[in-house]
Amino acid sequence: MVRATAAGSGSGQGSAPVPDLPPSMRDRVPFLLFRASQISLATANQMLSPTGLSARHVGILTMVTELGPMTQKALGNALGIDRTTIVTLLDDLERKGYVIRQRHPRDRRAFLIHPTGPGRDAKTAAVRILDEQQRRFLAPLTAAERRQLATLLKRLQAPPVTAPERG
Amino acid sequence: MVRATAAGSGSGQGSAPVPDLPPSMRDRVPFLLFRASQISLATANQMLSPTGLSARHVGILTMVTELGPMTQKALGNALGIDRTTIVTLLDDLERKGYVIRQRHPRDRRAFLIHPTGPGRDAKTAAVRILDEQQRRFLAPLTAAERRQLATLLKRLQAPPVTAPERG
DNA sequence: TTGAGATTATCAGAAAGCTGACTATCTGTC
DNA sequence: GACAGATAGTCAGCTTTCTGATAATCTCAA
Repeated sequence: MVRATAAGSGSGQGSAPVPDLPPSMRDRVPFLLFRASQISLATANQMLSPTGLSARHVGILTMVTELGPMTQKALGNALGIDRTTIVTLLDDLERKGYVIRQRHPRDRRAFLIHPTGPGRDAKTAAVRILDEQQRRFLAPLTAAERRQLATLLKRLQAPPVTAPERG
Repeated sequence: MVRATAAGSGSGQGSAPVPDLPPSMRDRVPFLLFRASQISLATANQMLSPTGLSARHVGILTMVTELGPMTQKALGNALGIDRTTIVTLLDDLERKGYVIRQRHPRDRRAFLIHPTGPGRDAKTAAVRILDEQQRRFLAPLTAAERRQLATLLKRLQAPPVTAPERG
């Protein structure tokens, strides 16, 4: 959890001067992405803390309520979460009564994760919080700029053209 | 009834599984940021692994070589790294002979972190790798779009003036 | 049908990161 | 100068996340 200490305003004042970054870092997109994501995730989890859920829990609930029951592996792939971490997160959600593990009818190795009624309610409440978080986080941008940013980020998600697999 | 498992497994050999997300998540900027940062950081650390350094190590080396010696606290603030994690990272760098902890002449609680000759060399080599990583990562975007993305991300780094701290 | 190899979920142990306490030092007030 | 409170760095212990191994099951070729 990152303290969202404001960066930037450096010079003068006896307060805590946050040192500027060297120009070579200030324009490095991977670094800017990391910092933005770090701040955003920290505030999201902080705002979610009254619900007892993390952003990852909400991601899982959103997937299974909006796309229907799916396996743990599918959840992990979609959300970029390690397979063993999925186990822990689902243990949490099952303990709270928000999801149910049910054997996959066609593959008895796997479980299908089903949302429950309370799970859907919790998801709705949590998404409202995340909507507010997103609104605050994107406050410095105009509506057009937000759409622009989303578009650019989506373009980056696309699978790398330089496939490491066979070409 | 929709077969949700169609997302992950479905067709052909298990090549790159790009599972689809529900629309409500596909347009959520904090989530897109998280995924982009996650992918970028993972590839950066992977590409750096032959050097024995992580992206955070390189961040520290870049700071002290380009901005001059600074304290551990300043490094942590600038890079968004916890103070105790800074200790560990500097232990690594010192063990490799890349930096030296030297008492601050005006504040004997603090250390000034100085880069060494080998440290500067290692930084130069690592930055070349990170440049290549950035190039690959941004490949889907045009030059103009990259500048646009960097600008938007920089705007997000400066949080709105709703500072909870007292001035 | 059978057997080899792949896949799904799980667990134990390792690794990474954070919280809180602690020492040494600084700053400001008397 | 002396004392109270704040600050820089460190360490122990906890939490979170990943690595590697395992059991159960599936797939596919012979």
